[in-house]
Amino acid sequence: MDTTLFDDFLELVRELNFSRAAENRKMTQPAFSRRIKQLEAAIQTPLIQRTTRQVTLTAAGRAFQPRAEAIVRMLSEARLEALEAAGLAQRTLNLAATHALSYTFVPKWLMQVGGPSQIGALNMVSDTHRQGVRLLQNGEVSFFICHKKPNIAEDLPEKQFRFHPIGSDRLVPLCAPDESGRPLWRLGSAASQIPFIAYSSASGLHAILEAHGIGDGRRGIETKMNSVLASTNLEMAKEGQGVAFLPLSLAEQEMARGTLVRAGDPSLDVPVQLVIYRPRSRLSAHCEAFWLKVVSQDT
Amino acid sequence: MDTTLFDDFLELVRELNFSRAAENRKMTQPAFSRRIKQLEAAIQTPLIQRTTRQVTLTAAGRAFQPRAEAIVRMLSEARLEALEAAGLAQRTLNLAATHALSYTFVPKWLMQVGGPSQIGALNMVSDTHRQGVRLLQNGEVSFFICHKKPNIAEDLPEKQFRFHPIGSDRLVPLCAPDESGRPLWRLGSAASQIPFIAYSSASGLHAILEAHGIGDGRRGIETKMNSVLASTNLEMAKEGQGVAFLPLSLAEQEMARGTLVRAGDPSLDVPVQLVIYRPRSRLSAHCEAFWLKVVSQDT
DNA sequence: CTGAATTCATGCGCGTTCTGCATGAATTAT
DNA sequence: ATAATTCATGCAGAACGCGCATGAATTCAG
Repeated sequence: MDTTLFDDFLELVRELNFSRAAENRKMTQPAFSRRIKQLEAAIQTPLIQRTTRQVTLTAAGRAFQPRAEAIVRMLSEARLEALEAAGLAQRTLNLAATHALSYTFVPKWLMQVGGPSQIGALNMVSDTHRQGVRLLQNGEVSFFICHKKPNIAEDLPEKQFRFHPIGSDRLVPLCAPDESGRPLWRLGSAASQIPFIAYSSASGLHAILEAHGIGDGRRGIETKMNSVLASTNLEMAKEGQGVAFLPLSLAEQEMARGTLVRAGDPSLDVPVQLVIYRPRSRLSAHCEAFWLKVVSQDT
Repeated sequence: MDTTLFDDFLELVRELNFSRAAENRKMTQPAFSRRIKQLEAAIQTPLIQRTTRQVTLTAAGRAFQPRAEAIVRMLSEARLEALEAAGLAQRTLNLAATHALSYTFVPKWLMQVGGPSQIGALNMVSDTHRQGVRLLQNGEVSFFICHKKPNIAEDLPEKQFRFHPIGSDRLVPLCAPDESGRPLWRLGSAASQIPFIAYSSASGLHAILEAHGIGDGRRGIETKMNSVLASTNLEMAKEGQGVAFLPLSLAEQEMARGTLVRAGDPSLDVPVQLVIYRPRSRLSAHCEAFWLKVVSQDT
């Protein structure tokens, strides 16, 4: 049985669509279809319910999914472990961070934890929240730094991953000022439609704002555009396109400069945690050393 | 990458010999050799030190081994989990026991734990200690029942497996009686060579006796034959071939009948625990229910 | 010191398996 | 009713892996 069958399966679980999954796995759809069949043959039970228009997991598939994720991660870790032992020890720390944090917060924070000299080579990948989750699950990175709203449903199963708070942030409604320095719009004012600059759904901030009741459907608010990149939204807001909820960490310079001003009073702010995730399973010595530094840090 | 490459690797680790490992894996040696190379290519570092006459693990190989074991077990568990969820739930309890225990002790004990009606179908495989360890490691069985001498080095890593005591036994030196009912030989008597019926090295009892100082090299004792099967040794002893250390659980009927008698006083007995091993990782609901019964049992 | 034996690696031919392309079947949307 | 989407199947070419035969290196015996 080919180990990449697990990757195929997990991709299919994400997409619930053979054609798209096949494309993501860089295969033709027939080949992909047969590979899923092959996996099912190996497991000796169907994992997928195929009804032409609706692809769903069977009970067996649902049971199998978390195991498959664990196996994929374990495969990756086993390889890294061996490489490290071989001395080819890429002393590289692989970590993912969401776009919003990788620009400003993460670099600063890494210096606090201990300069790069102590960390060794750093391989940081900046991507969406969704991708970061995936990278961590696949074992392609050892850590993932992102925003987290307390008590929101987790994307990462508690049983396999743990997190540690490393800071806090606020999502602040901001927009460009008019000539007199006052906000172009003001949330809560019963005025006309307010153009809203949102996050697209792959973004973690999207989920957080949704959970906070600040989503598309809100009255008096019209989503004007959305982007995965908080910094793109920041630029749009600066140009007077509308109101955006932006992380304070990202926007505080602009606020100080006066190029962005509050479009609502602080009671509307959304407090969020900044956290770092890791797998519960044992990582390489190098990564564990880093984690020790992280948790001994007082934030 | 083929998952059976892990099985190949682990077999090679056990044998440290390509030819024998290839045979065990039912392949020709060249094919096996290439498969190990393929694995090393996938991991991207050599795992094996080949010096024609001496096969050893590299540092990477040593680091890789426990991971490989975990992966193999997890693969097996993932499949069983899916099957159970599919309702094909072979409500079968897969357990291994050493030959010595599977005849007499295990059946009795299972009835104590709760009759087969409560356990469901039972699939017990009786084999050597070494094989039992392997079956458990590979996830082919969920439990393994064997003898255990307290404080002896474990074959099963504490980190991945736990055990629970389920009884105790003694290894008693026994032989056939002469016409007057007295033992043909007597350990400790400074008489001539005593023929000894030993266990071959695949047996767990072999290791226990070795650890107790009752091995080949002992003065006044000449190993006459050895077998993996305690019951074979029992038969040999009954036929007057020599002295054997036999589990009380196996031999007590013969002792009561007088067909076997002590060849040494009780101070020579070797006390052993009877234990059941299980993986620390979560098993199927069915197996966990069984485990609960096991640990709640007072022995 | 020499020849036999053991053990792992390599070359070659063959069969199996997998992929991509083209196409079919089933369902949904317009 | 027709078009579009989506998964399954038939077929041909390519790639991969196995067994067999053989080679190279080391060990052991006399």
